Formats: sequence, C-alpha cells, structure tokens
Amino acid sequence: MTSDAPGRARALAHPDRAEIRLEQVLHALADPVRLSLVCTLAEAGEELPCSAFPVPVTKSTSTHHFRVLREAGVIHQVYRGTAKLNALRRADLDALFPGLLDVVLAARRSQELPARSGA
Amino acid sequence: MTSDAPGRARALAHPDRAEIRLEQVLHALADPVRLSLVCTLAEAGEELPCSAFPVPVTKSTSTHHFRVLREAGVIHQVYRGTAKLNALRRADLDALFPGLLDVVLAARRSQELPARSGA
DNA sequence: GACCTAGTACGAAGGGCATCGTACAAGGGT
DNA sequence: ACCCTTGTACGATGCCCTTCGTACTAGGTC
Repeated sequence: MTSDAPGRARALAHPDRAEIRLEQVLHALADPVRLSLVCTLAEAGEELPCSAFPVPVTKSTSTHHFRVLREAGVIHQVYRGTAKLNALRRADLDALFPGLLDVVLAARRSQELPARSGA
Repeated sequence: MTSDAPGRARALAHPDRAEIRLEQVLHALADPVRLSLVCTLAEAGEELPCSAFPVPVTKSTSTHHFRVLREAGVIHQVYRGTAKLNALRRADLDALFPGLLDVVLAARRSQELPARSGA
C-alpha cells in the first residue's frame, strides 16, 4: 500500500470556507464547460461521478475543470472506489455569497433556452 | 473635422440587451480591477468619468478594462467633452440576470472587510 | 492474476489576457 | 494660439488558461 492512512481513501485538498474568494468563484463559473458542470450538478441534486457529466472535452481536460471548481471552493470531491463523487458546496457558497449560485443558475437557464417572449 | 456626424460626440459600440452573455459578464466581473470599477460605480449611484476611479494600473490598462466591461454589457459609456462618463447598465442586467449584480456587490463588500463575527 | 473502468499526471501547443510605455487625438481654459 | 486634461491606439511582453495525447495509478470484477 502506498497510503499512510490505511482504510481511508486518498484525500483531496479543499479550501476552507473562509478561504473561498469571490473572484476565484466568478472565474470558475465564467467558463462554459465548468458552468455546465455546475448546472448539471445542481439539477441532479446529488453527488455525481465525473463520468456522469456530458462534456465536450477529453478526460484530462475534464479533470482540469473539476480541479478548478474544487480549488475555487465551488464543489467538493471525494474518492469512492474507482469513481470520484462531486457535490456542490451549496451550504458554503450560500453562506458566503447568499443567492449567487441560484442567480447564476437561473440566469444560465434563461439563456440556454432562447425563449423570447415576443412570439 | 474628422467625424461624419457633426454636433454629435464620438459613438461607442454597446451590445444590445439581447446580446449580453452571462459568461462574458461573469468573466468581466472576475477580474479584481474590473470588479473594483463596478463596485465604485454602484456605490456612486451616478455616472463617473474614468478619472474618478481609484485604480492601481496605468491609464492604458484602465482603458482596456473599461472596454471589457462595456463590451460585456456591464457598463454604458458616453463621451462628454474630454471626459468619458461611465454608468452601470443596471436595468439591463437586472432584467437579464435578476439579482446577479446585487449579489456580487454584496459578496464583494463582505469580503473586502474581514468583519469576522466572532469578535 | 488478468482485466476493465475511472480518473490522474505530465508535457506541449495555441490562444487569450493584463500590463506597460509611448505617441497621439479631442476638448476646454487662459 | 497655447497648453493642459482626459482618454485612445498600438505594439510588446509575459503570464495564464484551455485543450490535447499519452502513459500511468487505483480500485473493483472475473
């Protein structure tokens, strides 16, 4: 075994709530691929493995985007067997930036569908 | 005279409300300098010339940031004599992404001041 | 043990972005 | 007319970021 903590899965570094920076979060959400990941995660309402996300990029690029989201404090990742489960850090984000996540998700949804009202 | 529209000030290109893209707005707000500009503008509550903003960069860099904000649809700029007046596009942003601006401004204000509650 | 699935690490390529300095344009004041 | 203030344009520089391919690790299944 290579780990020094037997019985425990490999650990991943996450920023503490107090370390989450607004600009980093905005930057994380400003990329179309990452915004899509966050949106999928929010709609699922539960933890999802990386393989469950429909992304238009390769696996290594996907890994990169997940790491950006994690290091910005947007998502929480934990190993579970061969998979890695991803969860939104809703409690932390809502505590730090009340309404931000909901507003961004709603805004994105309204832009996804053209839905012009003047038919 | 070099302009073909005598009596009118030089015109600046602004995106129409329908052309404003969420990701572009998020990207515009994700830069510390630009976020500071938007914050100053929001707190002033009125149009401000570029020279009224306390920025830690040179004039040319400042011009660049104002342009990014304008092209993203975050601010409106108009020439007024030798100055250029900047205004937040509140109505457009609130219509497209309700709450986004307020949430971001509030979030930034809460991070500016450490203001830990456990004094 | 052999194999498969899920994800990582690393390096490279390509593009974009923030920043600066300098030279310039536009408008107003004296 | 002259100059000052305000902002622009352009080129250069250096960094960061997205993307990929390939080789690899970790954990589970047969």
